[in-house]
Amino acid sequence: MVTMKEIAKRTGVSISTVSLVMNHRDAGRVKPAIAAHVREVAEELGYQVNPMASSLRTNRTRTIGFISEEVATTPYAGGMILGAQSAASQLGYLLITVSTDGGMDEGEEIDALNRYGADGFLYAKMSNRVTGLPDRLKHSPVVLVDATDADGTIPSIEPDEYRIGYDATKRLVDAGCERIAYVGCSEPMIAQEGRLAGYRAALEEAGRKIDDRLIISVLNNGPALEAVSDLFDWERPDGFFCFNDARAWYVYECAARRGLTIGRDVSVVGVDNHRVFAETFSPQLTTVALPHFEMGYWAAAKVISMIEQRPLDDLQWPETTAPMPPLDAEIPAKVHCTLIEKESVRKA
Amino acid sequence: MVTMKEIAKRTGVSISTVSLVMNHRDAGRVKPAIAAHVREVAEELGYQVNPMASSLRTNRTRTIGFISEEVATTPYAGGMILGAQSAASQLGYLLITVSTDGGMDEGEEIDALNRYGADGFLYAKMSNRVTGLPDRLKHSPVVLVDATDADGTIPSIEPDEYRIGYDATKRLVDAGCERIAYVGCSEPMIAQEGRLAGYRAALEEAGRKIDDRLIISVLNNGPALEAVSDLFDWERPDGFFCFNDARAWYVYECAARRGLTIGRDVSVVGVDNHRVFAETFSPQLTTVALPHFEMGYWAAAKVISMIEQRPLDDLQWPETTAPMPPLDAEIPAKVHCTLIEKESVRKA
DNA sequence: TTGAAAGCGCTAACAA
DNA sequence: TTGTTAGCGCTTTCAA
Repeated sequence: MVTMKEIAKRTGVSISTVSLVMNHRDAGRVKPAIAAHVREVAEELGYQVNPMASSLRTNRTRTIGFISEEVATTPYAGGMILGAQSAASQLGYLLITVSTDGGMDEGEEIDALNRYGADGFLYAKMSNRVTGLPDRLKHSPVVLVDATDADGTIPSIEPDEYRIGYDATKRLVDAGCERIAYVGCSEPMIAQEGRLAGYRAALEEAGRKIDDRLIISVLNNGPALEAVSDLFDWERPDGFFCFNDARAWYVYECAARRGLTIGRDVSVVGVDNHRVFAETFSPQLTTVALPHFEMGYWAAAKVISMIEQRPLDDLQWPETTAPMPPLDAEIPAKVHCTLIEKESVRKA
Repeated sequence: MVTMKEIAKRTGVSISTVSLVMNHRDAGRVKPAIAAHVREVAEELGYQVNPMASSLRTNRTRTIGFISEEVATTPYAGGMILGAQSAASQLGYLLITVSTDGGMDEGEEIDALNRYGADGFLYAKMSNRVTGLPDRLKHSPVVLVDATDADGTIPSIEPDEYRIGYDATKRLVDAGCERIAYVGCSEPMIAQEGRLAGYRAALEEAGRKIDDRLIISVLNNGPALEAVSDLFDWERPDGFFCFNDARAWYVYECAARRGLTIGRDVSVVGVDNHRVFAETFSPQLTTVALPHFEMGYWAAAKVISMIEQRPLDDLQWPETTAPMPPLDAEIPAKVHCTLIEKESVRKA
């Protein structure tokens, strides 16, 4: 392992000088020629900082913890993690993800993260749930991801559900659908309300009047199929906006039973909760992607800005990379998420 | 933060003594009464080791890196990560997961992990792919997960595909199906061969003769639906073993178009690659679960045993927990995975 | 059976 | 502009 000592010896300067240079704190404090030489030798030797050693002095590890309860059971988490890791990596941080589903103890996992000195945390609850913050997180910078803070004190990143509903419905309008149904979720969720509002808004904007018989809310089980079946037979919609792919499945099943082809006889837009559905159904199923990557990305950026106590757009993004990579080409829609800024408890 | 110094002061012994006690190296070296007192005070103060500090002396961080390329794009990864994290956590290690899909540079991510001093690595390639090992991993203990080593030198954990095919087919036999079809994957994969062999074995064991017209292999696209459709019409199978849920979808679609009900008119067993499908189709679709959790779990245990240079069953599992938690209750089947032991390169 | 002391790689105050 | 020095919390000889 190459150390600063090694570089100091090779360049004939002191370790402190090397430290200054390696931390880019050399402007006006180290002669440019020397700094250049140090950098050169460091490069040559393949020097890498030892973050454990510096953390001992600075109490900063440049790591952030990502706490999620559904890594294994939903595919939601993947995109978020990827986004968070992407931003963290660009900003020189390491993301440490712990999942607390499947018998893992959340408290213990957070303790572990604290032992390893995580500088801040991302706390994710899938599907924009209202949540409280575990006590052990109270003294660190935290950003909620896809979750709403019950106390109203923690910054959070949430999907713009209204916009999602609006976008999806607008596409059906633009596709020429006359009777557009909404197959929603009958569990109380923030997403349901917002998307329904977006659905209504898009229809009204298009000069349609809202027909409540076209709006149904179902669970993900047997009766759902019946409800969708009735919707088909009684209301004869020609466009469906589905809360998620599980709901889209019922529309598919009903269409298949009636000999109708999706994409020709009826149109379907679903929210792409589970990428696999979209892959399988494609290209008939049009999907609106949830901005998981973006949420993770900006949540990480935000928590780093809190750790470093500087504004979000003052972060040291690498010159080679734009702060936000373009959306994945396969994701057909741009939908939005919102950063909700709040007063946050500072790290002690 | 509570340090050993603090405990030493409170108990009136030296830091070295505290260190011995906290590391359970006090047997016969510290008077039992003193050791007990130290432990008591440590407990009282809520002492936690500072792994960064000890790593500075020991060159061990008690972290292992999990490198996966498909966290975001497949739900496979979640179970593995959970299993690996579970074992790591039980054995006092921290799992650091990095995903290399979505524009992340694998080399850079591995460098980051090395900077943070990962003691060993899990290298995952989904769907049991044959793979080489990145150079930067060559000097650390590594276990491949769901992957086969091209060079034949790295230990790996792989699913028992034969057993999966056998189990799935056996269920259809037991359910009374007479004409059991296999809807496989036409891409060359280790899984395909093994499952097909298991399918044949189960049928032969049941005294059936293999009818090759009941075996089809399809991609996940348009022509697949036609192929399955033809299978339905020409061969009239009453049972389907599907390579994965994407293939099962085609069977569902065909059944729906013919007014047939899965679970009544025809039986389907699919391999549960994407949990969401199983949820949606449930309870009609019977699934055989891939042992992702188990693979992750034992891979982590194995790499830790390599790091600590002791046999797998000599590891310090916590007294409160059995080494291997029971399979998740929702997973209906026990399928097996195999640990393939090989000579491995030791950490320098 | 215990403690003093050195040092892991790095940072930061202070002196020169 | 540079170097000296003192530690961060811990482990590990080596002496006592």
